[in-house]
Amino acid sequence: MNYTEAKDKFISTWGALGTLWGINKAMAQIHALLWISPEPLSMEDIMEELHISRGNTSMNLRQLMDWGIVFKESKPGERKEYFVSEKDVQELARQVAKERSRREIKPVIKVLREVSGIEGDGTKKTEELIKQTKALYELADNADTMMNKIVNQESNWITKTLMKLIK
Amino acid sequence: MNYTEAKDKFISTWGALGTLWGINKAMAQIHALLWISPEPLSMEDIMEELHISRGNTSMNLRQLMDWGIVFKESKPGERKEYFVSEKDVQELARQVAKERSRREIKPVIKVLREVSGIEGDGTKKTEELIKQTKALYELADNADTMMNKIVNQESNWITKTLMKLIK
DNA sequence: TTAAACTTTCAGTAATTATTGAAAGTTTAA
DNA sequence: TTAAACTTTCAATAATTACTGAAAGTTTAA
Repeated sequence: MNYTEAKDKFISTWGALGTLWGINKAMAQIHALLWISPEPLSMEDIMEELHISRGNTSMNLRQLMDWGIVFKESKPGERKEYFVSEKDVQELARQVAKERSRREIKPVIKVLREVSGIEGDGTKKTEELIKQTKALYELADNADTMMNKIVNQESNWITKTLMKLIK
Repeated sequence: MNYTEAKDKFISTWGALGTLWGINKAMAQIHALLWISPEPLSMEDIMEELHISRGNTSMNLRQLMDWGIVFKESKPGERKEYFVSEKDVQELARQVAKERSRREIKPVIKVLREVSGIEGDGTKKTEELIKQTKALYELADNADTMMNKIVNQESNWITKTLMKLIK
């Protein structure tokens, strides 16, 4: 496998993984491209490499920036804007964990707390609803707390922790 | 909030979360419904409660069974089949982790190993590709190993581990 | 066996989500 | 200011994904 084959394989695999996890293909592929690029890339560069339109590129770059894993960069004397990805894998993991927690997990935890907190009325179905949503609430809340730990620790905490667990 | 409101809120929230994580709404909602149901439900019951078609119900029940989190149950003397969900939250988490690892993470790890294993040719871009995909490979491989740990431990391992980490 | 009771499959259709491309908007050099 | 160089927005459209419903398939009781 030569450079081009490896690059294409990585980009398309990353895109497919994204899709599986609810992230759109273009967004994941732009990230993949920037992740392995030693130089900042312009919108033109990205459009050309991935064969996607200007609008699509622009919208997905914005999303990646909203996620905090891609940044704008300007080269002195040039009008064009360039983009670079976060290059540290730990920081990438932290940022993704943090954003998914904030956008998706926290709101669900809130609902689970509300639902599991309703008053029992003595019926079996209400008891079951309370019991089962409470169990889910506790699981989600624990997982989320762990994520926040990860987010707020020094950068190689993940690896250290994983190592501890694996041993 | 009364029983019906709480139930509906839980089911629709669970469906929305599923969608966000690449799981279709009907599948997530059927799971939610079974999760809080004290009794096994028939296909009719599910169709009626969620207002979905027979075909849709059948296909998504199959998927839930493939994931190992919903089971068929027959009542003696009845022709109809009933369905129950795994009720233990630890077992649910284990099963979901196991399946996502097998279906999605493992294949990606394989590609990352292949891509990061290509031979360097002295160019900067090849060096960067190797370096960055190797970092991702290590992260994914660690995370997956942890998942497998979870899958193969006694049922309350997750909670214990999380507790250790949180303290 | 037969046929009733049930489940699965799948072609067609609907709903959702992603993408395009051109117009509108913004920035900057002169 | 102006206009060139660039980016963003968004209505239209394409692509993907989910859903329906009826036909085909399966199981079981008699």
